[in-house]
Amino acid sequence: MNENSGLYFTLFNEIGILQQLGRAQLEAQLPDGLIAPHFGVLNHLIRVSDGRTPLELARAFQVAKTTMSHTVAGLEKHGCIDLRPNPDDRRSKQVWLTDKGRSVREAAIAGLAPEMLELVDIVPPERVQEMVKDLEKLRRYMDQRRD
Amino acid sequence: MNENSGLYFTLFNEIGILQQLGRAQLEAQLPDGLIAPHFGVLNHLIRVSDGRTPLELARAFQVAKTTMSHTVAGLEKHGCIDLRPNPDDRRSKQVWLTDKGRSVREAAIAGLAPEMLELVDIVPPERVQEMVKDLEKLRRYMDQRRD
DNA sequence: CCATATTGGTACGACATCGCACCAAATGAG
DNA sequence: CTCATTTGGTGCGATGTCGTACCAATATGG
Repeated sequence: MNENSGLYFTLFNEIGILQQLGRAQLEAQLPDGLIAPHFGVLNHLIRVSDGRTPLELARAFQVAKTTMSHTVAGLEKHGCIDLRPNPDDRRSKQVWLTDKGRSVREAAIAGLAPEMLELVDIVPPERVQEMVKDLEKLRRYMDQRRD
Repeated sequence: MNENSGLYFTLFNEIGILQQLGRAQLEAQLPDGLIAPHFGVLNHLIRVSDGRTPLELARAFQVAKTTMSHTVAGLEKHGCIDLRPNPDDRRSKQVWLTDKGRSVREAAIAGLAPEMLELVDIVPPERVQEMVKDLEKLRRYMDQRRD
């Protein structure tokens, strides 16, 4: 194996492990019945803005639309979102955050913050800043290569 | 939210997306019926050494032992491993690679290498080297915190 | 306009992952 | 040694994810 490609393999291996560890910590902060993808949607609705359609969400997270349908149904069942008809397209729906949805997200973030701050002593923020920049580059390239 | 913890959130968000993109690319290189966890086990058996028990594998990947049981069964069904009784413990089994298992792993790695090498132009190996070091630090810390 | 293609969403079946209950073998406290 | 506890593995039911098929609404090409 080319030693360079090996390096990038190692990178993805670490990424996989860290993703699993991060997910476990996140889910420890979520109410019973909600898992990482639910949080991901709540977070996305805050970062982008709510009123997104299920299909937009499916694309944003790169999951099958049936999967997003299921995830959104779970959020609705837990009172974290409202599903309303899309006034612009009668096939479609819109996903709106409820107060409970906002507070579930807030609580998870608040619960996680102490553990995140411990990491400052392991890898300093300047380094993380650089890493995030490079990871974003990789992500954008791979994302675009998908099409 | 503390601006530092926000940075680490962003890091884990990128990690999650990249993990998904990497997994999709890996699975595109695997024979029908085999998925990322199967490859992970094959790879682990090479990197560490075969003859590991299912429970050791479950711990290494931090999945439930029932999950590893299922994954190992799939690998056996596809002729990638042999399951033999553990001579040291009659409750237990050992997982041994077959020639097919080795070649499936080789083929996946070879098939992925070109795509990995494209990434050299996006983020150079020196940077990846540093990233891997930092990610390993984070992983080790979070791993140890679990206990 | 109308016929066709495309798009947003759901129903359903296949498989992955997990927790729980259980069993057999190994360990250990007395 | 004996019996309770721990450990390695499996069976089963619940839930998550996905692909396929399908339906209704919308877009499009004549």
